[in-house]
Amino acid sequence: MSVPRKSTRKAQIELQATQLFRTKGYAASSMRDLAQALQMEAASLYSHISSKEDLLQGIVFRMAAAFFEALDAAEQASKDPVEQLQRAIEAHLMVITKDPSASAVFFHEWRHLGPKNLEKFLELRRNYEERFEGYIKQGIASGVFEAPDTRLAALTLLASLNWVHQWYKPEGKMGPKEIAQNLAQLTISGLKSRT
Amino acid sequence: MSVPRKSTRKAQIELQATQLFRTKGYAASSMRDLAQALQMEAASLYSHISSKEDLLQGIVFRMAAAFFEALDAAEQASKDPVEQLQRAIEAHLMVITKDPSASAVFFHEWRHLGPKNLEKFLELRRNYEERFEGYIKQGIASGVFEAPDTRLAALTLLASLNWVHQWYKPEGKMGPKEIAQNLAQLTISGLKSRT
DNA sequence: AAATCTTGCTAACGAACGTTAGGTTGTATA
DNA sequence: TATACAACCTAACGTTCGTTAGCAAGATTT
Repeated sequence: MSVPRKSTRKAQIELQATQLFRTKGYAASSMRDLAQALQMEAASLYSHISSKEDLLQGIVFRMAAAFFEALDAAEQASKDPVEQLQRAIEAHLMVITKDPSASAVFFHEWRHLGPKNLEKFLELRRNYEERFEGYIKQGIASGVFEAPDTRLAALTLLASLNWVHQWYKPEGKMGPKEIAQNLAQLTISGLKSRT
Repeated sequence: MSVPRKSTRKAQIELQATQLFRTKGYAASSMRDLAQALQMEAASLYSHISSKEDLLQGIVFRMAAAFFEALDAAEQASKDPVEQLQRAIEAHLMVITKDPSASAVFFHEWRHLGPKNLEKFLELRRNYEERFEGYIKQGIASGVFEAPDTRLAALTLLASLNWVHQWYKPEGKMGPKEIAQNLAQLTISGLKSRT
């Protein structure tokens, strides 16, 4: 009657892989490097994973799912466009600050995905960006925002947020909530209608 | 009486390398790939360059110099902090839009520099960031800006600007000047004092 | 005409790469 | 107690990597 429990070893490997890919980059990280960090032989890794790209794919799409889940949850029950955007920014930053290493891999190493996974990733990203663009468009429609180019505005906003993983330290003086508040303030001000 | 003219072949190689490093990343680009793009053999490259990292280093530090030169030129003769920052943003974006490929390599591949060059790069980057932080501090001192954390504000601003190379197309509908204007507007608004 | 420089070639080096095959050991299940 | 499985090993595979050695042909300079 035992439910087939997921091996915890694979999770450990993915964790180390995340750290390694973050610091050295995917292409410059060898399976032997990864094995050494786990104090095992490179060949032994293949008892738990099927390939190097499999590791990358796991990290990337787990993060993608986290971003979408957070955004979905933030989208509930709010009609004010400013608040909507504020919540979206907060949700996005919560995902990043919860796992800065995986975020770094997500933002920087996706291009090493194979053609099929790459296409999937790009579509997800486009959708995600369009969600943010949608909030801005709503704000413009209701007169509270203004922007000459909504796509430019959305991409610029996300660029600001996606930079956070580079300097955020869990033990730093600024906590996730505080960062979210500051960045929401900084980015939303640029959109506010000046009338 | 001939001035020792610089070989033009090396410049061609660097150009192709820039393009290749941009699309595949430095670590995933082989010298044989590069040679093929230039229709020659990999070994022949070494008549013009001394190593793969030499190529990367050339691209990175040429861009670094370009950024500093542009910023120096933009810093002349302006006492208004808002205008100062506006000019700095414009200068920064001019460098990026002038060579988006080299910018992409500059922003993404610097970590593959050797220890010595890496250290040099990091110091330059810190200086550059502090210049921007300085403009913001000046603005705060004269009461026109406000920001809870000037470093956060500076890094966020630069993150917005440094994203441009990802989507900018020289033949696109928005020209460099227009982009600079839009982004300056978006980013500076977030800093403006609300009193 | 001789010497030099530029630009490229072929061949090959040792090292590192991702991955597979096949085996061993200890632990949990039947 | 027998069986299955998870976890890891050694050895090795075929490939690709950055780079060096040595040479050749054309252009330029002396």
